[in-house]
Amino acid sequence: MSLGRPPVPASPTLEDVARAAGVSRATVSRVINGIRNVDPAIQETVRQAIAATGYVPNRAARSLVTRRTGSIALVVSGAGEESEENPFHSQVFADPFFGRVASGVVGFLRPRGIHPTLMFAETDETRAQAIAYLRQGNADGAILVSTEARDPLPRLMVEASLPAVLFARPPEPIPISYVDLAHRTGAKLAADHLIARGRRRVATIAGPLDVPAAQDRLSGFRDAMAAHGHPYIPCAEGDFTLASGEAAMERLMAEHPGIDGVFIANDLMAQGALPVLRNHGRRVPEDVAVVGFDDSSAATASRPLLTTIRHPVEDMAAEMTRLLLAHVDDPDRAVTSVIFEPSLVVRDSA
Amino acid sequence: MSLGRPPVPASPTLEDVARAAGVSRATVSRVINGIRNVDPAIQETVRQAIAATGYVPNRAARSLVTRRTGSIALVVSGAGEESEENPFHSQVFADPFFGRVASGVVGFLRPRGIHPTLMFAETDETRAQAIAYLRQGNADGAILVSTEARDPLPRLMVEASLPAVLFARPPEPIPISYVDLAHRTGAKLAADHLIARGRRRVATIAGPLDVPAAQDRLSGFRDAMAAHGHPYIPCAEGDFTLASGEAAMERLMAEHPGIDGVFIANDLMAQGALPVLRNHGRRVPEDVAVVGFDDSSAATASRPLLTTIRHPVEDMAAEMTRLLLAHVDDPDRAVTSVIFEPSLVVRDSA
DNA sequence: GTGAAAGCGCTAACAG
DNA sequence: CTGTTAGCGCTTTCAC
Repeated sequence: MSLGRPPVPASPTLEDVARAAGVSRATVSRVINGIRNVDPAIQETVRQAIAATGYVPNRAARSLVTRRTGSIALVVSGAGEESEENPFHSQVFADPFFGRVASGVVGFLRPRGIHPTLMFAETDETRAQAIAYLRQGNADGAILVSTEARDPLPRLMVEASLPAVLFARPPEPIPISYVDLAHRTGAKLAADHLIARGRRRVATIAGPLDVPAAQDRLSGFRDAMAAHGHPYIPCAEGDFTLASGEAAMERLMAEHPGIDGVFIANDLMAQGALPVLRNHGRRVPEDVAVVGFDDSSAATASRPLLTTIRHPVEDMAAEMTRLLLAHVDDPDRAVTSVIFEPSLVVRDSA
Repeated sequence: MSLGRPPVPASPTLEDVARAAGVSRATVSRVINGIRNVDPAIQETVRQAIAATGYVPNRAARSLVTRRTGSIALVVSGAGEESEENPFHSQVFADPFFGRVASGVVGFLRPRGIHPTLMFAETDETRAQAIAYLRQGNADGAILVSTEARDPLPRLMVEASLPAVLFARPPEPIPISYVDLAHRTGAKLAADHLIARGRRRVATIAGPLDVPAAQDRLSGFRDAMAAHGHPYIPCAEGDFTLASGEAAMERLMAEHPGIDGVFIANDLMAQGALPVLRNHGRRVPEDVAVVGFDDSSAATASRPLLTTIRHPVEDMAAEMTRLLLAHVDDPDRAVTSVIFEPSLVVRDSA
């Protein structure tokens, strides 16, 4: 970090306000921090002095004594390789999921006057950097969103005893709070809907099967279909990207041209799959009914509009943030998990 | 006997390292900050002591004395209304543009060990909050990305003499550094390509015409087509969203069914327009050639793949970041603008 | 209910 | 080349 001169002219300090108000620094501090036991009249004087001087508290000074930064990190982390020409972070935002998480976090944080620090950690090196960053006191804790199941960062956070909350249950149990969706319930909703629409030759496009959520959506769907008397459900695996949905649907068309319904494990893959059905002369929903998952922006960007399973990502992200703040507030707080319920959103594709 | 929480090992300070290394705090500080004039042998001793103690510098303390935070804000700002149920930030990431900016900023910042703070400012209140946040010393400066032309934040930043860099030239000149694209050049590239493909009945879908970039793309396209002997170019206006591209293409089809080429001012609108052409029985590119703009993820998510004008957003965002750091380093640095050149990317749609 | 004073951990003169 | 010293601006006992 290069050191230069201060970027802005010195701003007023507590001392200046105290002088203007004719009180001590301590009193001004009390007023600012909303501590009782300050005479209302003096409070008013102080407030005016603050307004008159244009005082804003210096966060570094405050943080130095309170040992709290009042800010948190939003860490998007993976477990793969990162290449120079195709850095991890460039792809992350292609999936609407991360935008929704960011939105939920910001929505919760902003009314509280706090703003998240955005970090990406994909390699051992960047993970170490992220941990060091938190240990330096740049943020009080982290919201963790993994792109892959085997992400080592959650465990590292726990080992460093840094407050953190996860999106989605980790594949192996570790003592960390998380929020998740009842994926199996969502998959059942999709199955029930396809059956209700009279579909009997149904297939599915699954997400990457090392991801618990993808497993749950697949097994939940198969179990529900089995309960409806359809024990065999053809499946093509994708990786949650649009292109993989396209490819998976091509395979399904080649191997099972007679299908009349598909459950696709996320909307982005469904968005890729719809044009493929069209190219094969299938009308949606008349010939093939399609149910997606997530109710992301891809669902309304698709034509026809996607019938899908709502995944309240923004609400879940807000809840994560609430949990994190609680953990920061009380480091001894017991870890908890909060499971959200999905719902069916009927549009045009099924 | 009270059962407190398990003893949290207070993290080591400079003092601890100094003691372990048998030197003074100042020397350790010098080693950490890479200041010359330290005996190599002592440097080595200090490094070992740092490793042994697991020392990490406390940023608040450093920031308090240097008056620098070593971090910057990435502010996405608009000028419209914000409603409870449909907050600004939830829509922002639906456009691949912001993800690309974030990616470029992070790509530049991360090797330098710094992470951006993410902020959204859409209302007067949130703008004031953003300014206050910077004035508090939470960040040394800001990367500003506006969603609308009349965004008041750039001027506020200048008035508060906070270092800032803009994406795109402001509609009215203010003394602030920015990066931008030669939009007219890009539009000309599109026009030349459509002409080279033999198209003679060409229309365009423009972006919102209060945005300078949208104006430039439209006027640049019209001027280039005029130079090719086509002075009249029908135009439908959109607002850079997928849905608006869809609607604009419907209007074009209704009013000018005979067109054989379209220039669409961004890829997202083009992605919306392509299915409309199909629904009207037009093959792309055989019947109607389509050229988009931006070369965003929407270009490769479209079918057929979009021929488009490359907008090097990530590089531009990296350059913004470089400029911002330079301004932070030297507050007296003269404002500059950097204009990037677009290029034609030929794929399947034209 | 209010003020005085002691640092939080670090950097930056200034001596030596 | 290295150590000493003086704060940065704030919160927080502890007296009054």
